[in-house]
Amino acid sequence: MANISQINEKILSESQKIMKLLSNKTRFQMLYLLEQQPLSVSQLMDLLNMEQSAVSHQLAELRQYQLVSTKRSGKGIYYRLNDPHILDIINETMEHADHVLRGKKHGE
Amino acid sequence: MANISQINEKILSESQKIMKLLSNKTRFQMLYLLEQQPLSVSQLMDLLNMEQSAVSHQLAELRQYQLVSTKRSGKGIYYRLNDPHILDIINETMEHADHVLRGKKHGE
DNA sequence: TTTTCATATGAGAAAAATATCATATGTGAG
DNA sequence: CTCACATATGATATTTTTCTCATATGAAAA
Repeated sequence: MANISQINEKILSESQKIMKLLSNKTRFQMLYLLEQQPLSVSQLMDLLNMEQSAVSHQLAELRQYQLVSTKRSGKGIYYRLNDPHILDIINETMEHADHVLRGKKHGE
Repeated sequence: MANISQINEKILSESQKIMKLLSNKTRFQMLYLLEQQPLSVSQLMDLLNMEQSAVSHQLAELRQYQLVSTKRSGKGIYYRLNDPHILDIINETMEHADHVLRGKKHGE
């Protein structure tokens, strides 16, 4: 019988961290936007229509897990993706979502 | 400038649902285990070392989003994966996790 | 049938994640 | 140096998720 201990605990918990990070709408969108170009905190505020503090807190999470990195330029601090691998997961998920939605259109 | 509205809202929110489901350790493990074989609630209780009610509640989530389906056999109710696509996301995530962990070993 | 076993479910408690508010920090402009 | 602006951060408040407890349901065994 399969046992949970067969799953490498470390891999499992690392996977969890990633999933947790991606499970928040704001963070997911941030990564999606940063895929296209680096953005400052205030740009993200505008794009996401959120308060500065909330944006900074979420960016702090992404930074903590090294999914993004920062660089000051002029007055602002610009965030960029640090981990292109994550995009594979995001894109795969969005593709999946797309399939599900299409599937449901012809009556599921 | 990129705008969040460029992201198809439906796809985004469907993606969120998936990520939310996968972000919970119990549910993630359940899917991982069910990948290998159908399991009854009590088997899952044992494997995950959790209470019956908690297990059932989490299974209900997975059922609601049609990630698993059920079939009675004898006394027990067996759960099986209903959406093999999800596995791609799980596997991709675990691969990623594995890479990250390996990467960190030689000092990141 | 009645009983028993496995599972489901609703309501509320407990825990975790997120947002808000107030304030600190750091950099460039003047 | 002082000010103003952009961002970070700590301490709660709020919201969301998850668990627990009690009880319901439904099939199978007796």
